[in-house]
Amino acid sequence: MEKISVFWHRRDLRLHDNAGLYHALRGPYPVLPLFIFDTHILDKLEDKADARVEFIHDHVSVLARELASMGSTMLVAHGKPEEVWVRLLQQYPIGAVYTNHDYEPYAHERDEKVKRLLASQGIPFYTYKDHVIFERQEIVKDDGKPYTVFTPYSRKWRALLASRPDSAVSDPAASFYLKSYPTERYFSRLWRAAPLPVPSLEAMGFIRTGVSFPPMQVTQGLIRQYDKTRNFPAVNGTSRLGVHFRFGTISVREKARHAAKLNDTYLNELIWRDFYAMILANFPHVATQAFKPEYDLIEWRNDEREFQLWCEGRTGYPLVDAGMRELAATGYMHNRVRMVTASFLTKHLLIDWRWGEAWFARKLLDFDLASNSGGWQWAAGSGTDAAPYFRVFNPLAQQEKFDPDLAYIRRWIPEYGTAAYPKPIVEHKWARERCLEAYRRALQQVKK
DNA sequence: TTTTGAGTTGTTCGA
DNA sequence: GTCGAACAACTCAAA
Repeated sequence: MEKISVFWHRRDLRLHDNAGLYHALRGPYPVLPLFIFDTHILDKLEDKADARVEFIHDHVSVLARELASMGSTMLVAHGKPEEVWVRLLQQYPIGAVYTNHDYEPYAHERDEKVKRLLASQGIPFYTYKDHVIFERQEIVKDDGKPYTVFTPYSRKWRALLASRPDSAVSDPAASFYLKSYPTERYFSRLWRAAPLPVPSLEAMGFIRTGVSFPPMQVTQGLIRQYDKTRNFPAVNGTSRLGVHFRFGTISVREKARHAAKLNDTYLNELIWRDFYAMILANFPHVATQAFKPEYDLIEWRNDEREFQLWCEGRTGYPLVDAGMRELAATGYMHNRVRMVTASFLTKHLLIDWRWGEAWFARKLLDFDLASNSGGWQWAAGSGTDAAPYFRVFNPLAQQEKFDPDLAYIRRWIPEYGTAAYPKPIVEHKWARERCLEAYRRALQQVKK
């Protein structure tokens, strides 16, 4: 029987410009694409109506249809990856396995297991960079250690992008590192077979949510204006591509090419994405502990009632509440408001950033472990590149700056301005002082 | 090794 | 209303 290669899709739910798929197609055997609905992950989700699962299911179905239209098929499994692989090895004459790097701690462990299993049968496991522009070992300080401050990291990132190892021309938009992988040239190398069924959401224990997903396409005009409009939550000024980056339905190389041409501030956001992925890969403890350990000495108040009010958008601070309601209703929150709500929870309420991080992880469509823990630790002051701890966002000042005509607030808080809208649960100035004291207490302990 | 400049996105106060 | 300085002190990166 002729051998086949398996290409394992994970955070790269697309056929075009896919590094691992490209290499699989150029390899020695016909290629069978695979996706596994991983019960290690799915069983932990608290809501059976989870838009992320629905998003994945929709896009896996799209891939399966695209492949069927080319006379090929996709294998969609549901189970524990290590067990699925044991079964696949019995069912198919697998000669090689290809996939793209996945940097989260769980993913790393999972891949190590699969790699060992395959190696025990003499099957090579080839993996590629696809999810980021530069991986953790590519941008390091002169002493070889990883950066922990963004700005010097970003300088080196840009320098490497412009370095063109294949020629002397230096044009970031045309960088060697941003070239696409022309998979479509090799689609004839897909394994020819009748389509296999894709398990239904319901069969896996999930139901549809009715949430609508942001489009994959974003206008050039929006990216061009990004630096001017991105801070105003009432304006449609951000790309909303987070969920597509998360699941790889778009190519980060393609978007970085656009950004390099159209808007430097937008490119910077993509560098932040690489930065936090690099931080998580180099310092996996940031998923559960403060990057700077002394910040784990802060005595969080962790008042459950106040946490509940924050989750529900009933703190009495309109910008905070509007953000939390937007999150609950749509699975999305504007970035400016993410910072304000996170600062409010950690600093005004003195609630552990991990509580807020977990809530965002549960609700955000575009949830990404690296960026979420990075962002929360930035807000709490415990992360890389942390702001000075006396930098406490004033939720009213932020509102006046970024939603001056209250358009965003009225959109999400219909009762704003009536007696039905709650009074603030804490007074700003007083809470600010309480926060500064709590932080000072914790940080002074270390010095002694 | 030592030194120097800098550090995403802020707030408050007083002139 | 606008502007600059203070907020505290530390750690990082690079010369």
